[in-house]
Amino acid sequence: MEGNSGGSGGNDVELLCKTLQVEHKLFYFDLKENPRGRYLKISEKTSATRSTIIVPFSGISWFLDLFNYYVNSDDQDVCSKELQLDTKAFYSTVFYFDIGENRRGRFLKVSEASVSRNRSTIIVPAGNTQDEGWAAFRNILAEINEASRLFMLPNQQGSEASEHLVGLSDDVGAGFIAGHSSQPASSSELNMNRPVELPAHDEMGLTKVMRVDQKRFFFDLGSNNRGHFLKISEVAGTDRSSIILPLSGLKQLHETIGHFVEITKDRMEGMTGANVRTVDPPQR
DNA sequence: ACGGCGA
Repeated sequence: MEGNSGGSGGNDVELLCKTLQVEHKLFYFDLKENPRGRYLKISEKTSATRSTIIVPFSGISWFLDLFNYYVNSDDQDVCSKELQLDTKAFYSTVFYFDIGENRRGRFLKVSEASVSRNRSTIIVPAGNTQDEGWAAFRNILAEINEASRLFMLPNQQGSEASEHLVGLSDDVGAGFIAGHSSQPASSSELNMNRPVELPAHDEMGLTKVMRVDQKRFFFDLGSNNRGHFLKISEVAGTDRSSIILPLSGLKQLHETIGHFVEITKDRMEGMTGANVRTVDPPQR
């Protein structure tokens, strides 16, 4: 697959590259973008071998959560986890997280099994000291997770930010499946993570206010440890109601709205002016 | 400096 069509990704834009050395292994983190969306390529390189997994954009915060789980859990408590990500309408990728141990020490095996690629695996040594191995890996994921959110902040670009979001959401929802352990992989055990060194994880990244007649609609981009979401609130008088749309559904929403824009075009003509507008909220 | 995985 060295050709330019399909999966090679050679022409994809590199947004961010990071390198991590753990013992004698080198890990390369490449946040990349192509017209179909963003993804994180993680490569493990030794002098003899190279192995790569591709993490869909929507999976980055899940990887962060999982590494937090393995970093923060007691050795005897950790269990295997599976992370399933539906990346398109018809394909999904499953990542298997398994702990292993041999005379070299403990390691975390992360396997990617997807329809479109052969199964591939990276193995991350636990490391001896606190900032080696899993913790260092986790820290890189945290940096990438933060940085990827900064890409969509409205800096000077104003409304352009919302267009970028559509490209991000090529990847569709995520959910944990219980691993080989008896207990289900409840979200609560993942909420035990204490990412104290991270900036506020659930802070709203972007807000827009839309006025239509007497109503106001707030669009708040947020994220928590379950991923990114768009909160749309309707405020009329003292009543407020909200819907929470996982960012993975944003593209569908966009397409659905596009459908209604299309079929109501005739009636919409001449209505784009005074009573329908979208503004940026005042800075806080 | 390793070496795990799985073919």
